Order: sequence, then structure tokens, then C-alpha cells
Amino acid sequence: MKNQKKYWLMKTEPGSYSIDDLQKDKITFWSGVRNYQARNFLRDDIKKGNEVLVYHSNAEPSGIVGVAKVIKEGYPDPTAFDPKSQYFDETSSMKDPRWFVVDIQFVKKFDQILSLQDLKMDPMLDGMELLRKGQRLSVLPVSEKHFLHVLGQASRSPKR
DNA sequence: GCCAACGTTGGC
DNA sequence: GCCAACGTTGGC
Repeated sequence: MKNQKKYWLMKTEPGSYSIDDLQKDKITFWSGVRNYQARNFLRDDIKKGNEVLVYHSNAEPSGIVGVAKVIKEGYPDPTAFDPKSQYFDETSSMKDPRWFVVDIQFVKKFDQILSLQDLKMDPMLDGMELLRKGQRLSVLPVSEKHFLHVLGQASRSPKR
């Protein structure tokens, strides 16, 4: 069976790259992922046209801040080959690249962040990978049901 | 800054 | 292959 996952969540620390940076850049390559499970998603499973929830971690508050779309599938992470990059990895070679990236394009920034606290309190999101205790993966699959629900929550009129 | 919950490394 | 030591992530 082909892998049919279509929706993903990608974490970033807004201090290093935020949704605002993505909105400004329009397109970026999602670099610096140095975890094998996340690498496998980037290399094998994430397809052109897939949609991505952008998540701010180590933020105030942490939470989902917007949506992006995959426009180019996995290819070797150029920062792994760059000795000047903080993501440089001498064990990754051009011939046998160890780390991968995808290109994503900005789609939208939510009017209000969906904080981790909001997400945890939402019974519709029970079972969401992101909310699993100890979950540290920076690239995660999201079910269609959860993805659509998050979009719905984000487009509601702001709480006051 | 603390620390739980991971993932990775390397000795054996 | 086991597992202790170490490093990292990320909430709080």
C-alpha cells in the first residue's frame, strides 16, 4: 500500500524561523531536521501538494500559527554540506546524503495562535500525535480530521 | 533555568 | 545486543 498521508505538522522555534519569516520569504526549504524518523518523513512520505501546519515551539505561547504547502519533495539538505552552517554534518556526503529537506510555500497565518493549551483542551483533537506526552519529533503526520478541525478552529472569530 | 522524555553513542 | 552516559527537545 502506498503511503497516503497528506497532512503534516512541522515545528520551528520562532526565534530562529517564524511564520512571519515564512510569510516574508513565501518559499523556504525546511532545513536542519536531524532526527531519523523525521528525516524519513521528509525523504519518503511528504508529497507535493501536501499541507502543513506550522507550529511554534519554545514560544509564548507555543502553538499552531499557520499553514504551508509542500511544493518540492525531499532532496538532500544543503546545510548538512556547509561547514559554516550550524547544521553542518560531516557524516553526510553528496553521494550518500543523510539529511533531507522539502520546499514549502506560505499559505496563511492564523489571526490568532492555536495554543498548545487550546489544542490539549479540545476533545476533537484527542489522539493527535503532537499532543502525545514526550513527543519531540519536529515533523509529524496529522490526520485529515485533525487538520480540518484545526483549520476550522483557526477561522472562527476571535475569542474575547 | 529545570527537568521529563526522549534519541544517540559507544564500550563491552 | 545491552545499557549507561550523554545530548537534545521543548513545556513549564
